[in-house]
Amino acid sequence: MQNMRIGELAARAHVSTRALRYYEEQGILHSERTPSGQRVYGEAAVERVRLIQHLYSAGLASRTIALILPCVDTGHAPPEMLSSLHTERDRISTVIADLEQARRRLDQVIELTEHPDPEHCAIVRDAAGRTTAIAGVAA
Amino acid sequence: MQNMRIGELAARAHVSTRALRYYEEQGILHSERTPSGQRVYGEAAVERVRLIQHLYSAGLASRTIALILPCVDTGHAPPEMLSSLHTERDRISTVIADLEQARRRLDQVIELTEHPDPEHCAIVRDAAGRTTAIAGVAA
DNA sequence: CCTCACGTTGACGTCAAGGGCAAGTCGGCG
DNA sequence: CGCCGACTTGCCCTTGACGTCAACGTGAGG
Repeated sequence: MQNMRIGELAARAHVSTRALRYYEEQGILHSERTPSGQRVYGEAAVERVRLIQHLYSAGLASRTIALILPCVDTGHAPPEMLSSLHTERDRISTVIADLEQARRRLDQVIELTEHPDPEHCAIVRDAAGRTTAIAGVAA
Repeated sequence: MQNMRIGELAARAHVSTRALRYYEEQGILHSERTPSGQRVYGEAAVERVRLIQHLYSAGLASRTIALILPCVDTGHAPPEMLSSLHTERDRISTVIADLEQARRRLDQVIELTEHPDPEHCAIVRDAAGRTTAIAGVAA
């Protein structure tokens, strides 16, 4: 139970076995092998795969993930990598901001559809283009 | 100056002309045409393209965008679309949460690399897997 | 009139993240 | 022993969001 093969890991991490082999091919997920060549994973691999998925959904490419994963493992990075870490961090922050703006747009549509309010309506629609001063309304 | 052709719009919205034609092909960006067939856009198109980019970076497919954009325009949605709006909204929220978690991971690595602190270190690494109670540390 | 940058459509290329199939191997069970 | 499901590698296929190239039209300046 402590060690599992690829099928079980796939089931527990909710990904396909194909994806797991792909991750290994990209160098971001490692496995032990039985003498006959079958992949064997420990418990930690489940959490590992979840982290990989988070980074993927953060828009990081597998090459980038391959770069930073060792740093996450060891808990520190070679100093020359710091700038690229900062770059990725900033990119993620930008994406988050964009997402939050998009979500506010959706919220406005949902709000207006669920509670059609002619008076309120003009105000919100007029403000839709701008970023600031909406948070309070949308929240 | 009030009307622009595709090149100017592309420059002002920081996308390629190819992307703009692609958006039109997907039915998410419309244009007037001159008698000779050239695309003509008004000022609003710049903001429009930015919104499209936000929705793309939110992971929405162009078909989905094509569905919800009219709602954003009119300010309301046909009721039968509400559930899919909520679905997309929730998906965006999930992506944001994943992104924030990924950013916290990066922050930890950056923090540890810039200020190697053996005592602090074990605490942070131990907390890396969990979502809650980290925000205060990361912020 | 000529030029030349900008525009048009259409078709094909690319790249990432897998999906799917083929052909063979492994391993546990009756 | 034979069986069968899970596993292996290798290979090509798919999807989405464009890039790129070809072949041609447009329109303002000199």
